[in-house]
Amino acid sequence: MTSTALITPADGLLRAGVHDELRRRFVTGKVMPGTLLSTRSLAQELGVSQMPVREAVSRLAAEGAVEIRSKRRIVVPAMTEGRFRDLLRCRELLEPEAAAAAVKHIDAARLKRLRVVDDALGVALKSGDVEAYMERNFEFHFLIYRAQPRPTMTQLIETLWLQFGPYMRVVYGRFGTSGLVDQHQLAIKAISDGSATRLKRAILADIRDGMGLIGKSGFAPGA
Amino acid sequence: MTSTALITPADGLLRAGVHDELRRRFVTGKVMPGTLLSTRSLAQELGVSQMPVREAVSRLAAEGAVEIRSKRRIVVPAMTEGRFRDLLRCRELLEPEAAAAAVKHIDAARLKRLRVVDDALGVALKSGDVEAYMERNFEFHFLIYRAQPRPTMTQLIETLWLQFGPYMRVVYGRFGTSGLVDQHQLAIKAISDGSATRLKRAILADIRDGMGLIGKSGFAPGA
DNA sequence: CTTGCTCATCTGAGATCGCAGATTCTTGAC
DNA sequence: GTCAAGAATCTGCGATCTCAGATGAGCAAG
Repeated sequence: MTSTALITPADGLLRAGVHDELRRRFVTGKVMPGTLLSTRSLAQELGVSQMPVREAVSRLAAEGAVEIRSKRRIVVPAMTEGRFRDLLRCRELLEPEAAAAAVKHIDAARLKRLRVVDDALGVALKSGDVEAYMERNFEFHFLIYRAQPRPTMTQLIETLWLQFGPYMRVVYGRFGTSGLVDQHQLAIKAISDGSATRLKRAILADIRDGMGLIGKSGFAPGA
Repeated sequence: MTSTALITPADGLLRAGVHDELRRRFVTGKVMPGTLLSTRSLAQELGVSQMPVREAVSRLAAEGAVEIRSKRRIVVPAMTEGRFRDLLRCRELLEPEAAAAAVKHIDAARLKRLRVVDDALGVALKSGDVEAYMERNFEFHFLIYRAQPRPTMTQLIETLWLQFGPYMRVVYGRFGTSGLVDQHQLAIKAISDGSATRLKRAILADIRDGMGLIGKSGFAPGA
């Protein structure tokens, strides 16, 4: 937001920090389909030069989060029904599996964090704070997925969320979050019981539930 | 190989051409784990400046195909047993599904191309030409996966092959291709019959078959 | 008022430059 | 002969510069 924002030079790689920041904006719905991005203004906004932004945006393009149309145009693509189904199918395949694989690696500390996040998520749901809801929801899911020691599947899933985020924001913005049900209680229960099978079911239900109201919202035709 | 090699400026994007070329080298086993890459020498070899190479390599790093260790070191990571299982599980999840979804979109022309590729693959198998085998195998699988109109799942799968390629080359180099069986006939049969179920089984069998001999080869411990 | 064309401007892509850090080779001491 | 310290070199990363091309505003013709 502020022009003097520091990009996290956490590991010394500026471009990684830029990509993290942009990814955060995408999965939490801070950008919406149709948004135009510019490396120059992004660079200025983040307080870095064009170069790290370029590499980060280039990676986002590779991940399908943005589209580079001709020259002069970096745009967050609109969701189509086909792409939506494609992404959804991938989520349904990967996320339950990742969650199941993670169960045995979730210790008490992480489980406690899950409860905390889920509480905050419930608050955001009631107050109708879309961005907070999306942020917590992301946090919740990836607290689970990232518990498994192998990062490959988690990275694939992140790619999917990166593409869903902007569209989800539109949907939530249109319908509000009041219609959403917090499906995470079942997941937490399954984790605390150590039941991979029930966690799979819970995650799958959560995905389908969150996606359920989307079908009716229609899809952006153009742009 | 030649110093005057032209990178395909197919769509005008140099970096895309570089990434395509590097990806080709990875999935066909032209690079092996432990290989050191250098943006400068790559740039010179491909006849472009460092810049497109940097972006392509950066993307490869994001895809897990290379690791950037500290500075001065871009290395093709060694395969570990954990990563292997992680990748394999992803392949088993995604590829049969992608193939099943592709069945109805494979027309006669593509089926014919599949047969041609499979013939060439058989020749490479008999002659023990590892690189040709890997090239044809890649071509065969992605002729199927790319037939489905939705590219997301295919892109995820490409990421996986990108990481497997270098290691597979080591394995084939150690064991030769003589132990391999051409499992693709079943797949072709299933496709020509329009049976998604049997194609799924065939692809899954193909994955597990190709991976079967790998467990015994052990994994590189270091670097 | 509408429509089509031209030009100024903005943007992304590639090339080049400079810096910091790591690797490696050399050299000198023991 | 061995080993370690230092210097030279190589490398990736970030900044800056330039160019081609696309966009959109402005203007003129109908």
